[in-house]
Amino acid sequence: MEHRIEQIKKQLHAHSYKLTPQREATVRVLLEREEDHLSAEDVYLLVKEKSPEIGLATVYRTLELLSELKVVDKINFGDGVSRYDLRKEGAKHFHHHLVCIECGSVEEIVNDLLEDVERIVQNEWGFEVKDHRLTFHGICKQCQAATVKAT
Amino acid sequence: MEHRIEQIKKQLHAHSYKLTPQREATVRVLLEREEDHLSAEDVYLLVKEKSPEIGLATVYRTLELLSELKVVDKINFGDGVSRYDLRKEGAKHFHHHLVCIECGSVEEIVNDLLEDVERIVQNEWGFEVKDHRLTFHGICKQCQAATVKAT
DNA sequence: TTTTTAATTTATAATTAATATAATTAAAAG
DNA sequence: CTTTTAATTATATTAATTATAAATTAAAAA
Repeated sequence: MEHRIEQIKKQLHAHSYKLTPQREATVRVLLEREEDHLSAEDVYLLVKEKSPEIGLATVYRTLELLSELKVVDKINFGDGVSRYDLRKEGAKHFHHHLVCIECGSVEEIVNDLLEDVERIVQNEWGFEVKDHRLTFHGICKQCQAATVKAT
Repeated sequence: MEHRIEQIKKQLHAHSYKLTPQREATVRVLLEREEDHLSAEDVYLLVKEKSPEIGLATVYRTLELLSELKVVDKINFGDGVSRYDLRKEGAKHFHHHLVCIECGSVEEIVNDLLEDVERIVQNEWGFEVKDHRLTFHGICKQCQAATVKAT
């Protein structure tokens, strides 16, 4: 944890940004809830528990900044809010998501499944891929089991 | 065009919705601008040109409805607005997008490039895929050419 | 360490996208 | 033709996000 904070601090400094206590508190929340997909509001409430003086706008600005630095990725699952997802350490690409249309759960896929597809896009469309967003909508294992039981 | 309107009319009726003049005007705009990725506001302004009495809320409701019927897909490219993209006739899945981070252009890929990936997700994660969203971010052909020229 | 300075935060206010409400209108069914 | 139901309009409202100006502070320089 401390290691990653130190790392992010360096990234900030490299772009002549400061690591303020507010920013650090925000990053800590993101690290603690790495598996989740928090909205700005969610992050704000969690940061507030430990640093009650922080303002919502600061959290928004910090998340935007971290997004710029590619520390987090901003995603949108179709409800009205942006969510912020920490990149895995050293990951070149954004990871994928499985969104269950029954229960709303979000699972992550860290493996890069798109290497072949990106090659095709590159060669056949002449498009230089820098990053991707891939989300599958469907029914998760748990909900499938529940459906079978119910019948 | 008339054929597709007729088809959408049937779909509406099948769910006991009506094809009102406002809805038809909205669908016509979507058909005319099939290649574009219009926001609700965009659609509203275009519909207004021909049917000035229409209200913004009606356009929103219509788009929501069409989205429910899978006539259009609601997408979000990361700017704050939802965009509405007409499904290709009879397409089972949503098509893919190439978003250029230089010029902002959006290209469409109709081919389904994800068959293999979906099979993997199905088998290895036990997730029943119903639909997907795939967007590549990168540099389009035109911008690549422009960069080479500039150097 | 102290000073300096540019970056940052705070505390609003303002925007913008989207949705809800109540009254009115239009359409379909009997 | 009358009744019933669905849809639209014209607001008003909510919710998410961004902008602004004054006050504060982290970090580089003296």
